[in-house]
Amino acid sequence: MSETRWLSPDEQRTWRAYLTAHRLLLDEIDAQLRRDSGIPHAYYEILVRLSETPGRTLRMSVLAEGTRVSASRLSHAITRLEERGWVRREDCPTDRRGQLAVLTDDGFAALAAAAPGHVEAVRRALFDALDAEQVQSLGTISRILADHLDATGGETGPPEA
Amino acid sequence: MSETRWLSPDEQRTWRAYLTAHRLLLDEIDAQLRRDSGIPHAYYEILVRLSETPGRTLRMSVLAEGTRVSASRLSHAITRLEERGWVRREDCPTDRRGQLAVLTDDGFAALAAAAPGHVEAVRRALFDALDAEQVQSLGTISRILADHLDATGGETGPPEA
DNA sequence: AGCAGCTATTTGAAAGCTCAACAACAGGAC
DNA sequence: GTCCTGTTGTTGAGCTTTCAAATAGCTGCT
Repeated sequence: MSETRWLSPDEQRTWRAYLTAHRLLLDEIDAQLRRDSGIPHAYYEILVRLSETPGRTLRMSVLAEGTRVSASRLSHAITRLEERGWVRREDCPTDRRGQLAVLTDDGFAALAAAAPGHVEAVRRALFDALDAEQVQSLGTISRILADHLDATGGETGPPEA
Repeated sequence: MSETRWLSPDEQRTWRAYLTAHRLLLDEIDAQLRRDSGIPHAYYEILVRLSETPGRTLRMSVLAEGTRVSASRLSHAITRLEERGWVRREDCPTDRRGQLAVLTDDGFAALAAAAPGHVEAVRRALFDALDAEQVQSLGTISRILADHLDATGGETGPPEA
């Protein structure tokens, strides 16, 4: 066990500001979607992915990876979306273990109805507050972090020797 | 109802990268805390706030505002933390509606035990991936967003006329 | 004093998420 | 074929979050 690399006061301020900003931002987005369309943001993202795929169909595993959601969480989510008639499950023709999630017409319509309000909320909450350079920075930093975390995610670090 | 201000392709990429990065980051932090210390990150933040307050005591409403958490959620959380013996409730002496949340010695010890692993996780997941300038940018942007969302949070925008 | 209208906090139910365990299948070695 | 190992997806239990409703106490007005 090595010495803890504590955060400097500056790093700590940054980390806390980050947590605060993100909580406020995502709470706002999620609340708007639930309030106006009855969809949690996590479900909205699933619907979006499906809607953008040719055939509006994706395998569970692909959908899970794309949305960065655990298999379990996705399975539960798809079950709820099926109950609303927005998604339907089909057997995968090439792999009998597989399941396909298919966006229904009702699901597509629900998404289309929710989109304008959601986009407006994102714009107001995020983009309206930042200038072009800051938006650029945020994009760069987000991409670096996403790559970094995709690569190192769940790893324990190099062995001691 | 005015025209939807859709996101440009660039804005959309930024928004999605941001969502991905944020999800990966917080999932990593939350999973580490649960795994190694049995505490969800939300509870960790509550304990930290209390530990930094003189007397290790805060009123529910103040604690809720500081952690940007709803009153209901905080109340449930404090109930769980009480069950573990990490926090205790006391009556507020100046306002009979009020309740104080007090961090116990056990709670402080649990926090002290969890901190090194948590800080290390934050450093590895976030700060190790960014250079000094990017950290600086992230801090600035986060502060702007937090202020913006604190100010505009929940507002509907200017009236039509 | 009495009352109306806030503010502070809690509660219960419904919904989501996480984790661990499980069932079913694929792919390759033998 | 048979066995072993890894993959895919689901399930149930327990815990957390959300939302709406309820309780209780404060504050200013008459």
